[in-house]
Amino acid sequence: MHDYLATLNEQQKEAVLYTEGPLMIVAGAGSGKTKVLTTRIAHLIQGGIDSFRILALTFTNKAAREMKERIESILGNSEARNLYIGTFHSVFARVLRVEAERMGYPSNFTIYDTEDAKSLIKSIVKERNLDDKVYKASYVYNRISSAKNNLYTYKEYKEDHNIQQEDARSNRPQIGEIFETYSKRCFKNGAMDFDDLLVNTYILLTNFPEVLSKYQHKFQYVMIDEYQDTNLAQYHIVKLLSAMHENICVVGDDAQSIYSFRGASMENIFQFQKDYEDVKIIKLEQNYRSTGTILNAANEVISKNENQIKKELWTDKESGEKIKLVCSFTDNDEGKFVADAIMEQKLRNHFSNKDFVILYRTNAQSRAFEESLRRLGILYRIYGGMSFYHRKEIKDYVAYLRIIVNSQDEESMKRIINYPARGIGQTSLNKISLAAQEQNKSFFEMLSEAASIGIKGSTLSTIHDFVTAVKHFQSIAEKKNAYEIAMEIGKQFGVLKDLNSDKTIEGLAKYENIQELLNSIKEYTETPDEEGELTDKPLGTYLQQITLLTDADQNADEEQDCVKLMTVHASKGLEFPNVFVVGMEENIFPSSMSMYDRADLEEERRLFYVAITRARENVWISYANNRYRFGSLISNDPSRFIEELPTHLVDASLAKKAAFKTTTFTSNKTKNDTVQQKKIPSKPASNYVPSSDFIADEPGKMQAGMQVEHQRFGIGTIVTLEGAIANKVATIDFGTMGQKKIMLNYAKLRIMN
DNA sequence: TGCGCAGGTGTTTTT
DNA sequence: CACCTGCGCA
Repeated sequence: MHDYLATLNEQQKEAVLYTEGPLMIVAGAGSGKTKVLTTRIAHLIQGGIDSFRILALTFTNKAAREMKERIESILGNSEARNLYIGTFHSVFARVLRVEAERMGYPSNFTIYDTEDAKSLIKSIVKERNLDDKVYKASYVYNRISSAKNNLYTYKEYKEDHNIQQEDARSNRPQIGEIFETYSKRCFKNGAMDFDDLLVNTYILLTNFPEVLSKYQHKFQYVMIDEYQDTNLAQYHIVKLLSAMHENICVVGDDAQSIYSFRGASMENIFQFQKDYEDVKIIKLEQNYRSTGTILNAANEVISKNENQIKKELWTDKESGEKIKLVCSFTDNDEGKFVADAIMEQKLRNHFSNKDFVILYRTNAQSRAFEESLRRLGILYRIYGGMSFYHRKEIKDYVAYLRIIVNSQDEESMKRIINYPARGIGQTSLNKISLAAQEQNKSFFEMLSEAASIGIKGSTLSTIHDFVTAVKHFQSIAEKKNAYEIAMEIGKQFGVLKDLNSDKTIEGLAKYENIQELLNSIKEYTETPDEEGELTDKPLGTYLQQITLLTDADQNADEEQDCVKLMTVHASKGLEFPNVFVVGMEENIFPSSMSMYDRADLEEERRLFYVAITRARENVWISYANNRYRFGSLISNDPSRFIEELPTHLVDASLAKKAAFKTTTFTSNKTKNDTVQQKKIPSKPASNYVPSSDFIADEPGKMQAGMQVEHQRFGIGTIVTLEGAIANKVATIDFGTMGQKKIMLNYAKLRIMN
């Protein structure tokens, strides 16, 4: 083992060596906090601390995995595998699996993701005959979620005067009632949502002193990364767990607090200093990541915030290139610019694809960049958005696995009882669901007694067959391994057959996804457990794991040489040589939702700060004058944050040049319209603006058999044309992209010769 | 009961 | 533009 202290600076070293008592590390962006954390843990283990007694909580699964690997490489042995390290959610899901039965939950409880939770809320709103436009599932969910993050039970929620007034004012006085039903229903289903994992951990630790004592003893050292993004529930859990040894070390940066919408509160940082009299505070202020220019620009931006801990981030790196400000005419032009710039940088400065990241405020902004990168043949990968395990076909399959593991789970039961279609309709389901509630039985129990509530004929026998099959799998669930069971379920219930019969491109993709799911289960069953033994692993653990996985956690093709696209949120903790921060416009960044409140706006500014500080060498800040939104063109002013960058650090030549850039127009009606040269107008001159090198042909000219080019799908052949002249739909075969139905009136297609 | 179509509606950010 | 929902028809 090498001398792990040698590469640390004074403050870093101090933080590593200060192991006893409460410690807060205020770590600026790029100041080596992961290095400090991993070295600190390695140092503890090296000093004889039992690795089983160290708890480290991170913000993402990926961060946890990487930390584990780094600790292993410092130590040169496999001690790190014994650490309790992971996200709050995954670590406490693991704890709850052991302890949940004390609270009346099955140890195989199901974890509901946001989609599951919203669908349950939806059905409760429906049952109560409330207007689902007023009681929108997402609104109600957010309301319940933030209550839980602040440790409100439904009872407290209903009794809280302020909350009741808020709900009354928003004309949604029933939210408390929905909250109550929702909580009871989750409990009855043997299910916890994301927030419950924290809330129930808190309840467990406060209501069961013997449990608290057990984990307090166990965790001799507690470390928390990204402390600025913890919420009240997490704060209390951590405080309880570390109360005995008080060897608690938190690492955070108030300037990077960007999750308040999820209940996170920077207050926790200030509170930490009040909670412990003997708290030690170490600031890491040397930045090892970015050039002087980037760092100075970032410092300047964040200094506009009122609410912050003062610190002075510095670097001894050279100043480097100026920040490049880019203005494009439309969002498509912006995409094209970025792709071109990447191409140019690759050729000129020998960068490869993986040296670039495109950061945007919202997931929906990725499209223009996908198109332009694809057109130049640049490999890219989008992080975020829909994770693999959230795809519909995967969730359906997973729902089968869930009910085998936990038959109380009504949501999952409803999801698949008639998939593939077997003739159990909505009417019967409503009947059963209602009866189950009245008789206080689980949905599954009620299914077994369907005859007693007047269900008969073929529906009854289908239900009977279904119940028998489920019971069969439950009975063998203990004996066979997870992969075999999953495989057989697919066969037995006709899921595999159903997917296999769909020969469309989408259908094939779905089938492949299911194969991938099955492979992942197989891999899971074949991976040795923590003691290195190859035991038959329970399906329940697998299911809990995958629900807590996000897209960013998938690292299968991590090493592929791709340009990365992601939201600024998703980029936290990462670094890249070249960063494009795009869509820097009012209403987008800052978001229109966050412009009218100082605290919200400051969070947007911190977000911008996070974006800039991801970069090692180059930053481009880009905005477009016009962009498509809901299918029509809108125009935004450049973001106010651009003005906050010091002008001497910004190269604005690309923004000025764009003002005289030639843009190609084609009119909607007549082809071969004269190409106009224009200065950038502040409002769109035309409703139809294709990217400049692409001239669409008239819809009327399209004929079957023609080769056409589509800006997103590439080159394809028109298979059929259907519909009236005003509303023609073409089926076009784009080869590897599959067959697409395209509305000619909307799509821009160019005829190839 | 199941599928197809027309129309309405929607964009923060995520464990 | 893309998705989802609700409604109408077989």
